[in-house]
Amino acid sequence: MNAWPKGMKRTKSRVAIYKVLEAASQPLSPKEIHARINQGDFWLSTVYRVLGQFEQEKMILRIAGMDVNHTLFELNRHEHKHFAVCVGCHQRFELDDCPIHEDVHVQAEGFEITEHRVEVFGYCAECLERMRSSKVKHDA
Amino acid sequence: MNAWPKGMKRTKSRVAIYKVLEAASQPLSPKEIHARINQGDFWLSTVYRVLGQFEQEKMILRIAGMDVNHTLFELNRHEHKHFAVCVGCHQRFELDDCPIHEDVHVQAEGFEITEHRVEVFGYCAECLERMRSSKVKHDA
DNA sequence: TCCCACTTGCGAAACATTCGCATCTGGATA
DNA sequence: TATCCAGATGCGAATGTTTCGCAAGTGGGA
Repeated sequence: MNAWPKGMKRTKSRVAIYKVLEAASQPLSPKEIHARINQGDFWLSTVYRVLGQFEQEKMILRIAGMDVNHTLFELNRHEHKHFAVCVGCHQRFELDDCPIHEDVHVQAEGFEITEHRVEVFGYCAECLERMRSSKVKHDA
Repeated sequence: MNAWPKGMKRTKSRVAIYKVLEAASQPLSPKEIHARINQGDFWLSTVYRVLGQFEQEKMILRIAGMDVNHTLFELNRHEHKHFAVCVGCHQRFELDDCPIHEDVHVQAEGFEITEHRVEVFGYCAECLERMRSSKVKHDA
């Protein structure tokens, strides 16, 4: 828990939420975060507020899953990474490297790029296998 | 209005919604679509239902804007295109070509890619100009 | 230790989206 | 063309997520 913005108080809820995000291997929804810290007793609205502040301070990243209208958050580990999301099981797998090269060209004179988002969707090996075997059963 | 899936009735609401999407130059939210067709009287829940069906039939595409948790829809013109979105004015500008090449490599044996999403964010020339001039005023 | 600006508890409110069911209607068929 | 019915819509309630308001509580600087 380095990189704590000066001026931000280390309150119980903030520290608890930060720890949950730090320990998570996959991005979490506000509800999941709330569930994971809630041996204590924090309010869901507080979780939202804290996540909002963390996001402003760029401590965390807000991402959209395949199904829009479920927001997820993850710690900003300050790495430039993109992911492949399995449509079957929602697991996320890192891409070896950023597929966007420097030569992106926008059809608008003077557009200044600050950021980009890349997401790849598909099926992981297990889900492919599961689909194949259930298909065999149905066909038989 | 070609490409109408056979088996899908041409009801008033469906036709109206389709026309709105066909005429739109930018993706629209369900509410905007509802507003644009509503010289007649369609129900917002109907708009959602119809959009869901259109999406299933792959007649339209559902996309996430810069602020996640605001869903937008646009007609599927069956072109492979990506966009740069201006963070200032939310206008969308087409990219010259898809920056994703064939060599995407996922760190998961056997992952099968079916789809990808690329979005670039930044500022268009007008917004940059606007920011510059207002900054000058403040600095003065 | 005191103090106060910033946080949180708590619940209500504001949204977006989905669901249920009675009624209606497009379009296949006679 | 008239009839019929599976599927579509009107309508509003329900659900789920996210934000807001305000009184009470608390971290951390003086």
